[in-house]
Amino acid sequence: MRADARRNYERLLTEAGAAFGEKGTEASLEDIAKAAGVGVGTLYRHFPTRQDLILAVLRDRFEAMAATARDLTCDDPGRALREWLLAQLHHITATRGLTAELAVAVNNPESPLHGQCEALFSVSHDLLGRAKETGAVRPDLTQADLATIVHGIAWACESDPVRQERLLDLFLEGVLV
Amino acid sequence: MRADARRNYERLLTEAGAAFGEKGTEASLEDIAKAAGVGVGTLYRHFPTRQDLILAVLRDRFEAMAATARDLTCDDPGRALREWLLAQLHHITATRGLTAELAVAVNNPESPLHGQCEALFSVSHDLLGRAKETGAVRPDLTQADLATIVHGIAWACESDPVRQERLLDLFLEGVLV
DNA sequence: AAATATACGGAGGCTGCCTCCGCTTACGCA
DNA sequence: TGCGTAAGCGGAGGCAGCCTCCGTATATTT
Repeated sequence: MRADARRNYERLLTEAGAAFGEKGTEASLEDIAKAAGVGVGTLYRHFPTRQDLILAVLRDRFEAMAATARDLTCDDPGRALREWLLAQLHHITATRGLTAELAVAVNNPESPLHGQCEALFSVSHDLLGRAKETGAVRPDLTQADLATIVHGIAWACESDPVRQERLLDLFLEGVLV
Repeated sequence: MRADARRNYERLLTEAGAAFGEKGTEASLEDIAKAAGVGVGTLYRHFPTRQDLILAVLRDRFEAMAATARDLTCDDPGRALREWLLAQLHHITATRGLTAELAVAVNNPESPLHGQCEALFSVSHDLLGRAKETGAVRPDLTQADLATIVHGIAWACESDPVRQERLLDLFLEGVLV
């Protein structure tokens, strides 16, 4: 890849991330191109469809999430699981405007991003397995349950991390007495 | 209102409901007008903005929801609450494509639809109050918690009622052992 | 320095949004 | 029954964003 091409690619990715965060996935691609200082043609060559651009932005974010997962150093499996779910909530919120796309990727094996999810799934799987072994969580709980509820909560109070945490805890502890 | 105007209004509402259900809130308004057998001008006169049309469709759905609420006849307050939440899930799912709008209405007091929500809130409030009195649910639970989590779940598995029910039950019973 | 492969960018065709205004029609009144 | 008019109708047209296409510019190679 030529140097100028790489430079434009990076700038487009940065601007797209900002634009999607501000205006959601419907942000004008022409504006993104303009912000990156290139013509629309260049944008479309690098990212033939809006979807491609969204996916490229998300790919970046997955890295960060996976890094967080590796850094989890909590001994108590129950707590570790909670920490991990909370970290996911923060990441999803930081990816504002792309929550819906993320949820699709997580729930739909057809998604081109599903592969990226696998890495995160295996983290969840491990944490969940350990938590089950120690009897910290109910044995019928699945990793898919967790992924879905986390996205649901992130989406339902996108801009309010305090409520997110509260709902997560309600989910973990239960509502019925 | 003239008879023809009323007729067109109704048809537009019907077609809009169908279109939004199929294609989401981004459905083409020109197509909706065509489907209703009127020109776009007529559509825009009745519903000056897309938002107005969406809100009008939702208003209809709220009726149905309120009716369901009135029909709840379960003695055990804990069960009654669960039934009500489940009924809400079904209604929200039936309003496919408008879930996001609904969530906004519920969470944002500024929304023109917020008034419609009040009726439902009072039902929730009553059921929740009774459940708390009998000690069926934790006392710090709020009606807003319920509204938000129900929308989150409905959104996160929009097309899978079975998973919705499962997640609701996980939420009610809790995950930690 | 020349050759060439690669990338750039914006004009242009298309679709959908929304407005505006001349045409049509339902309805009340004689 | 027939007429006048307020109310309603509908689509042409201007605008914005999407995406394609291809002539021009430039990085890289020899």
